[in-house]
Order: sequence, then structure tokens, then C-alpha cells
Amino acid sequence: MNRSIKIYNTVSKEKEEFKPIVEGRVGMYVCGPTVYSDVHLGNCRSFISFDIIYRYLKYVGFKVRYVRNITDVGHLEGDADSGAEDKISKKARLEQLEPMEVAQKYANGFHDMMRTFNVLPPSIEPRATGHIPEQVNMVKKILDNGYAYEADGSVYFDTLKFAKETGLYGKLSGRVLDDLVAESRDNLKKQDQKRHPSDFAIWIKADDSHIMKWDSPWSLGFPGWHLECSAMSTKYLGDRFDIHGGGADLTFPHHENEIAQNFGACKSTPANYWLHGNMLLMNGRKMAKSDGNTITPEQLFTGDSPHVSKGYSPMVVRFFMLQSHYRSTLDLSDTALQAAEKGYQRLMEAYKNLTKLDEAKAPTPTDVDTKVNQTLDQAFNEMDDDFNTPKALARLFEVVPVINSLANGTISASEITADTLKRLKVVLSDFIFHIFGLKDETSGNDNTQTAVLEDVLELVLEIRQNARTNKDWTTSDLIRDKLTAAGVLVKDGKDGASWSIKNN
RNA sequence: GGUCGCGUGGCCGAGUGGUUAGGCAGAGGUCUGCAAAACCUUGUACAGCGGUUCGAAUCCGCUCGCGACCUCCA
Repeated sequence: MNRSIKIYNTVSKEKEEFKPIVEGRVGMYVCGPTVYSDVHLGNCRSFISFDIIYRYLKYVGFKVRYVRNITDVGHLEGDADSGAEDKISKKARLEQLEPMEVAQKYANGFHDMMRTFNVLPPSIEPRATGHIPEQVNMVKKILDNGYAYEADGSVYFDTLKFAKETGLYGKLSGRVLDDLVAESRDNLKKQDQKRHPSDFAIWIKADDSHIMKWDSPWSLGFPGWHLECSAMSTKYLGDRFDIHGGGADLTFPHHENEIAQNFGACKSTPANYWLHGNMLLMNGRKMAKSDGNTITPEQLFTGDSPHVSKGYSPMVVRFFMLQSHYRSTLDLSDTALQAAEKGYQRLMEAYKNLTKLDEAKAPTPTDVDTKVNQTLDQAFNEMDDDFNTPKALARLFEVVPVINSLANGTISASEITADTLKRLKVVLSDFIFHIFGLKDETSGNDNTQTAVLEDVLELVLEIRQNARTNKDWTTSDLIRDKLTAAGVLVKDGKDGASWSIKNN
């Protein structure tokens, strides 16, 4: 590991050189999903962004402990008229299921979707319900340290005291306490129990209708809205760790409160670098079920939605997301996805062409060598600069014409050295599959079947070639047209025909 | 209302004080029996108005438009 990586830190609002607390190791915590409904496409973008960050840090040689939680308890339903209510519990009553059954169902769905998008599993995936003692303990510590107070069985974090003593509250999200006072809604639950409007609950006394509740020194209840992340990050990564990530919408209040809680319990802020992924928009607006401006991942794959003209495969969607920077909003649209699909196919096609290249005869480095090596170096430099996937991707595309030219003879094998060709193969493969986490969807999963298919197609193309030699255009065109209809693209080149499977 | 961010060519989307982003689409060419694919060449740009500067799409101000957060939310 001798690369210098720069990361944009939300706390400082600028790019900083990444220096891990322990040389060669990275502790990274990312806020995972709340499993009370199906994963939202925007969630997927966020987890894909951090997947690439995780992959890149590992790729450059760090030993990374990546913790991504599952929240299966705790969050309040803000607009519920029956008062404080746990999301999971509410859903459970509606569906007549055990709360944990609901959580498990959606957790499974979440995992399936992550696998579909080729997102690597984290090193540790702790669940909030599995860490109630840790959370109770944290509340105790915060109370002991004087940063919280109890009121009628619930415990509240004292933001005013924390802000006055440290000046830290609001720093991450750029807020000042006076604004928070002005902003606070007067219809917040249990408002009267709080000393200050911006104080927030870290333990909530449950009413009778509440299903998920645990014993604690203060009441039979459940942990506060943001406590699980503080408790679990501390347990698995320590009081201080390197990277904390999440969606931009978590900056306030979730992460702000996490910082407060961690400080309240451990007397130190938890993470050195706070990273925030930006929102996924659709047709220029935030996705929202209320106005129909939304699409599920499944609808995107199948094309069963008025927002798309056809289905797009998971890897096309992943590629689409790679084309923008994680800190920018990304606007999903049908035309943008079509463009991404073409681009994805072009990249994968070039990679396949590359794997077939084995001739490199230049004795000494040529202009082609220089161009290729510089471009590959640049691609890594782009990733070093706050994980700039769109720029790195652009560099990869600059090398595509070189590959295709070598494949079709426009550039001869004598114009590239074996060393460069080898490096090109390794680096391109690393980037596409290991760093960007793309998969080749065109090749079958079953190796035997794939091999059979390849042999059969070779035969068919040989027959067609014979027909062409005999100027039997009827037969040759028939073969080509039927194969096209079957989804196999025939590509005539100088050294005979080759084929590839078309998506859709 | 408060806080923050954005506005780039037909579309998506990077980026920077003076030098090519990239993808998709378009145009011309090479190759081909025809076509496709591939390759080569290529046009269109930085919301508007002021200011700073030798020079700004890039910095500053204002205007307009859009978005996010402030409430569970990636």
C-alpha cells in the first residue's frame, strides 16, 4: 500500500488525505437498511457506492473491517396518531406476523438484492435487536457522563449541554443550535418531557400496544432512533475508527446524533472521515411513492413500469451508477439507462476481445505502450481522488479503441510489448470485476453449457463461412438472420466471423 | 421560513482559472457480397446579468430555475 488516497470529509467539507488510525488497516461503518419494507433503489445506489469504496480500499492493500448494520428495531413512526410506535411492530400487526419474521423477510430480500447487484457482504453485519444490552449500556454511560436525563421512563440526550461544552453538535451538518430550536416542530411527541426541543430520545418507554420491547433500568421499552449505530460501531470498531458512511439524508439528524451519543458515552467523536453518498433522482425529482415518481429494482429489471421502455439488467444499472460520482445526485431516466447499456456492452465486448489477444511482438516500448500505461496509471489516480469512478471509467474507455484495434489488426502486434499487453489484461480485469464489481452477464453461468454453446456456434459459423465462400448468400444470410433473431450477434471480421450474445 | 447543494453540448455525466473528459445519439470515411460489428475523423457547451483577472464555463455578487435536508428515509 503506497498510494495516497484523498477522501472528501463531510466534517471539514474538503478533501483530505486518508490516514488510517492503524497503519494498513481500515475500520469502516456504513448505516445499513431498516428492514420494514423492500429495499428502495436509492438504498441500492448508496450501498453500491460504498461497495466500490470497500473494494478499492481492499484492492490497494488495506485490511478492511467493514461493518454494515441491519436495523430491525427502534425507529419511531413520526406521523403515527397512536403515538410512539416501532415501525417493525406496526407492520407486524398489519400482516399478522411476528416482528422478527417481518424483519427476517425484508432482510432476506435485502441480501438477495445486494447479491443481484454484486455488492460484497460486509465483514460484520450486526442487527440492532442482537445488541440491546450494548445499547442499554451505552445509555447508562451517557447518563453517567451527564449528557442525558431520564423523564418518566424515557431517557433523552441533552443536546444543549453537549453543544455548550464541546461545540460539536451541528458541526457535521452545518447547523447551529439556535436554528435547531427555531426549526423544531411543536408537534413532536413527548415534547413536554424534553428540556430542549432538539434533545432526542435514546431510550423510549413503550406503551401497551408496543410489541418489541425490552427490560431496562428505566422502563420496559426500546432504544432510541439512532442509538444502534453508535452502540454497534463502538462494539466492533472501537471508540474511534476511520470511516463512517451513509446516505446524505442521514447527515442530520441521524449522524449528528450518533456523534453526540458516541461522545456522550466515550468522550470522543467516533469517526475520522464522514462520507455521504448523494441521492438518486428519477426524471429530475426525488423518488417518492406519493406522486408515482418511483420504481423498484425489480420493475427496473423487468421493465414493468411506465418509467422505462424495457428492462435493464442489474449490471447495466450498476454501470449506470458508476458513471456518476457518489457525491453527486444521479438522475435515472430511460434514455440514460439505454446509453449505459450500450456503454456497458461495449466495455465488456472490449474486455472479451482483450482476453483473446496473445500476440505482442514489440521488442521495446512503443507509443502504444506509453499511451496504454499512462491511461491505466491515470485510472488509478482517479480512484485515489475521492473514488472518482466516472473519471476512472472514462480512462478505461480510452483504452477500448486500442484493444479493438489490436483485435482487428488496425494496430499490429508488433506495436505493443508483451509486458504492456499483460498489464492491460490484468488491470482491466481488476478494474471491471474487482474494483467496479461488474459481472459479465452475457456468458452463461453453467460452464458445460457455455462450452457446448461455443462449440455449436463455431460449427454454425463454419457452415456459414463455407456458404459465403461459395457465394451462397441466401444460406449465409439465413444463418445470420436466424442467429440474430435468437439473440446471437454475428460479427464478420478480417479473420472470419465471431459472435456475441446480445442483451434483449 | 432556515441550512446546504446544483444549473455543462440532442441526452446522461466528469472537470478545471488559459491545454481532449467519457458514454449514448448525429455526420463523414475505412472494411464488407450486402449489412452489422469494429476502426478512423468530426460538429454542437458551460442558466442569465454584472464584477475580479492579461485571461472564467471554472473565483465573487445578484437574478432566475431546480433539488436535498430541517420529519422515518441511502
